[in-house]
Amino acid sequence: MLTIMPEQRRFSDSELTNMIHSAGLRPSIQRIAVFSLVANSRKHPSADEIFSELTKTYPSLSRTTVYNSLHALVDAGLVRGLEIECGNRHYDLAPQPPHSHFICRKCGKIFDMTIPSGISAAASPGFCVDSVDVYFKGVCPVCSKEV
Amino acid sequence: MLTIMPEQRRFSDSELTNMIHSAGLRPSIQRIAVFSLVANSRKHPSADEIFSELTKTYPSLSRTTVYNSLHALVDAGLVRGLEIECGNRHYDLAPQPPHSHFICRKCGKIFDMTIPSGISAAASPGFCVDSVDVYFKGVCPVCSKEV
DNA sequence: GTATCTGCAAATAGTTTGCGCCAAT
DNA sequence: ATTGGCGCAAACTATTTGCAGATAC
Repeated sequence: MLTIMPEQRRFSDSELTNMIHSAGLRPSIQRIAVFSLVANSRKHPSADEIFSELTKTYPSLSRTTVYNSLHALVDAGLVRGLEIECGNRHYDLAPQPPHSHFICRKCGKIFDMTIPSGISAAASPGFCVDSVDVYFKGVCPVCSKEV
Repeated sequence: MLTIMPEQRRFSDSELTNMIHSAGLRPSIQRIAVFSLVANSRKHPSADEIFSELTKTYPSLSRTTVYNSLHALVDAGLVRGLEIECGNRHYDLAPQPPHSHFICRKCGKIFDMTIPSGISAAASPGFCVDSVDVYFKGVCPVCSKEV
């Protein structure tokens, strides 16, 4: 049965800084800000949403830096890209218990959902499985209620 | 256990024509060619691959027409887009038994795989599920053998 | 002091749109 | 005759690259 995932805990800036540092990256203001938004907003933001949100606080932040930071964080294994909506890539905190994603086709919101049992990177003949992504599409509870 | 799907049968041009016609679309040469490539090539081609392949046979074919045809076929429910690789959308025949997809991170080839048991659009509290996409990533048998 | 990071400007890739012409019903 | 489809050119969006100055260690 597919259910919504329990809310994960928030990460303090010093925790995020440590994680970035442990990954061998310099914990710049910009990277911490990008990582914090991805890890704590629960919004699975796109690069553009991250840029829009962070320029409120850091008006000099550039799009290039958002992309640079995201790439660095993805390469470091701290963030991962969701390919649930081509042409509008969303990002999620990587070190998390396995879960699937549900995107509402009305409001576009993405929800963390439990991962259905039975899915595993289980041995397959000759195939070496690195990752599994499960994407559900439909209408969320809020949009279902609306006429 | 994740295994490769048995090869599906090929569709003749007249079958494809009928499917396009039944969907309320005009079965133009271009649409039949695009649909045929998606339905029969088993390659899950991208728009660009379709364009490159078909201009060999139809040198006057335009990119716009490939996009137009794909959109028409998708809207008609005959073709569906795979979002397995953002920025490079691939297309697959839609009227097919449920299956998942495996993309090889070395050669980029996409394989049709069985769908792991346990995945279903099963009732969820308030969520109305329209579709489920399961994407595996890893290394395919051919690339595994290579040094 | 040196390697790394930021951010501007310009380039690129994939896709979409506007529109005139052609083809099918 | 009218509707729908094709394809050129141009626009658009998301992302990447080259590079110079700034920053952290």
